[in-house]
Parts: sequence; C-alpha cells; structure tokens
Amino acid sequence: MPTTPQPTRTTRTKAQQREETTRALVEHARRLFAAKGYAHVSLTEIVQAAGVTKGALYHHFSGKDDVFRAVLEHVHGEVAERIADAAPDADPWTQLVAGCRAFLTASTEPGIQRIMLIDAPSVLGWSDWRDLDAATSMQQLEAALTQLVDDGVIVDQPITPLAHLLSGAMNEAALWLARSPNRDRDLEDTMATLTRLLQSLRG
Amino acid sequence: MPTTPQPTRTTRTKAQQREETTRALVEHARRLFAAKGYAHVSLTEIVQAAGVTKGALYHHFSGKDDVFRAVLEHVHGEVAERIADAAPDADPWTQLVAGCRAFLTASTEPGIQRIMLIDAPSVLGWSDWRDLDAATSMQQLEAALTQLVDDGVIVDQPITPLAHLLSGAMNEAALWLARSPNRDRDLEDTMATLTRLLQSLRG
DNA sequence: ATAGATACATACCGTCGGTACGTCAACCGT
DNA sequence: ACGGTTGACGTACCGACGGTATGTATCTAT
Repeated sequence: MPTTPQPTRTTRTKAQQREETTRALVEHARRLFAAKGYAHVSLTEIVQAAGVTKGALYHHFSGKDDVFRAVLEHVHGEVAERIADAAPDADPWTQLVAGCRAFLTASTEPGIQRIMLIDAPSVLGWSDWRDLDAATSMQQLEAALTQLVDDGVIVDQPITPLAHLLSGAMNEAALWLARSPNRDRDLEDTMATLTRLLQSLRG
Repeated sequence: MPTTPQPTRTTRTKAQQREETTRALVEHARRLFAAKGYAHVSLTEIVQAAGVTKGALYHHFSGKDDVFRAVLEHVHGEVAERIADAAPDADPWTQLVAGCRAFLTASTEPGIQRIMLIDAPSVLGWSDWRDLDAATSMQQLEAALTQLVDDGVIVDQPITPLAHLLSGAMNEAALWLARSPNRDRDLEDTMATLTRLLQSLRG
C-alpha cells in the first residue's frame, strides 16, 4: 500500500497559514472597529482577539490604518453585493430605487455604519475613501444614472454632481435612520422623499 | 496727587488671562487640525504654538477632544453666520437656495472642511456631531423648509428626513467640490442639480 | 491683611503604534 | 534524502503621545 504523499493534516501549508491569519485579523478587527471605533481599538487588542502577536500583524499589514483599509474593503464589498442583489432583473429605474433602499438598509446596521460612514473618511482621508467607494457603491450609482439618461428616462444632465448629491444624501440618511426610534416609519418617509426627488429628474 | 487705584496696565486680570489663553489655544488648534487632521496633531504641538504648556490646556479643557469641540463650535458658528447673511431679506425660497450656495462655498474651504465634515463625526461621534449641527446649519435648513411648507410653496411632507437628505447631499457635494479641478463650473452644475431637486418639492 | 480660588508650569506615568531581530517550520532545487 | 532559502511569525524594545499629580505665583473677596 503506497503511502500517498498527502500533507499531514495536523500541519498547514504556508498559503493556508497566511490566509487563516489575515482572515482572523480582519474579522476581529472589524468587530472591534465597529463596536468601539477606530481610535479606541488598540493593536494589542486586535492581535489578542485574533490569537496572534503584533509581529504577525506587521508581517501582513503596513500598520493600523492598513488593517482598517482591509476591513473597509470587506465592508464595501458586502454592501455592493447587497445593492446588486436588490432587484437584479428589473428595469433600470426600479433597480435604482431598490438599490437605494438596499443601501439605506445595509448602511443602517451598526457593524457597517461606523466603519464605512464615520471613521473611514477620517482614517483614510476623503480622497482615498472616495476612491474605494468609487469602486463599489458609487460606481453602481453612476452606472444606474448613466443608463437612465441613455434610456431617456431622466433628463440629460451632468451625472457626477448628481451622483455625489445622491450618495451624500443617502449616507446622511443612513446615519440618521440608525438612531431613529421609529426606524421603519422613518425609512419609508425617507424612501418616499428620495423617490420624489428622483422623480424630478424625469423628463 | 492721589494714586488712582487703576490696575496696572502691564498686568492682566484673571478673566483677561483666561480669555487670551483659551483664544490662543483654540485658534492655533484650529489651524493645526485643519492642516493636518485631528489624529496627526499632538497636544505638545498645540501648546507650543499657543505659547503655553499642557498644564494650561488641561486647566481649560478636559482633553484633546474637548479642544476639538471648542474649535468645531467656532467653525460651525462661522458657517451659520455666512448662511444667514447670504440673502437676509429675500423670500424664503430665495433664502434657501442662497443659503445652500453659501454653505457649499464655505464648506469647500480647506480650513473648514476637514474639521467640520471629515474629522468631527469620528472624533465626537455622530450623535454629538449632529447635536452641534442641529444648533446651527441644520436648524436653519429645517426652519427654511418649514417656512416653505407653511407658505404652501412646497408640498406638505415630513420635514426631518428631507432636511437630512439635503444636508447630507450638500456635505458630500462640498467634499467633492473642494477637490474638483474645475471648481467654479462644478459648483454651478451642483447648484443647478440641487435646484432641480428642490423644484420637485413644489406643488 | 489674609485665606481661598484661579491660572498656570513642571515632572511624571501608562499606553500605544511601530521597529529590530531572533526562531522555526515549510519549501525547493539538487 | 537533504541542505540552503524563504516566509511566517514571536519577542523585546523604543519614542511619542494623551493624560495626571503636584507645585507655585497671582488675583480676589472679605
């Protein structure tokens, strides 16, 4: 019976080690950042939660802000996914409205909000924050608006300022909604107002 | 010749001292916060710039975030004043539009932006930030919108979500405009889009 | 005049982000 | 099979920072 050269299961390959460690660090860092805010979480706290040491952290990341950036990318990706899944096969207008609702719902959750909307601009600087956003939510928004202009659904106009106005409106609305004592009703009011604003763009 | 008991002019009363020291601290802190961001300014830096020591700072403020709060109050007050002065005697609709323009212009300036729009939510927490905002710009916005509803200029609707949407839209627009290579044109585009959105609220 | 309050300055502490360096297992060419 | 190399950490340590404890000179109320 030939001994198959399978790597012993008690040990791990280097790639596995790397992936496991980074995954643990990012996951625990995300939990802590969301709960206490970037400034009030220490690296010691993070590495202890992840079961490693600072040496490991600095082997994979260039510093505290780099860990935050990795966390933020995860969060952004999650939100973008939820927006894309909101109404995947509907017409562009419905997609836009459904996407806005999905964004508001996701961004209202505390685990997402503090990281993505409160700490991110301060930690990364606004430009880097926008660059990251431009690769996800903002891109989806601009694409939807461009599509609507091409289809003649809304009147031709500069897309970029419109996208920024809408994006900012939803960011702030999400922050407000998260602290609302009557969140469901306020969400509906917000969506109604937002839809009314969007209607003004139609021909 | 009776010696008039006038306090010698070379010395200062305690009230004068207090006012001078806090003024110097807040002014220099504001300059540094605006230039480098809250996290990258040390207390040592601030007190050296103001020509005092940390003992003086901690006599007047409870900590670094308290200094920031004092700075932010100044900035907010300044912006509110500029909004109020935008079109003081015009009709409510014109006042609203002019106020929005004034806000965008003020919030685009680097000395105001980083403090008020980027660092403030992260340092104070969003709730405290909003509380401060609610006392100034937000109050003006809500008042203007309420007036317009009362006058029947715009259709009756929940004011608060609308105010948050508009406030957030302008915050984000200001951040974007500040980095625009074509700021004047983009400002006009933004105002045009914003006005179009506001028009949708009319009956 | 004097007792207390006020407005600081000085010296110091614990913690934090970051770095230098050592160690040991996984990899890879021979 | 094996010896050198690389990668993935752990350990020990540093300077800087926010914050505190305490001393002291000056003003003010009585």
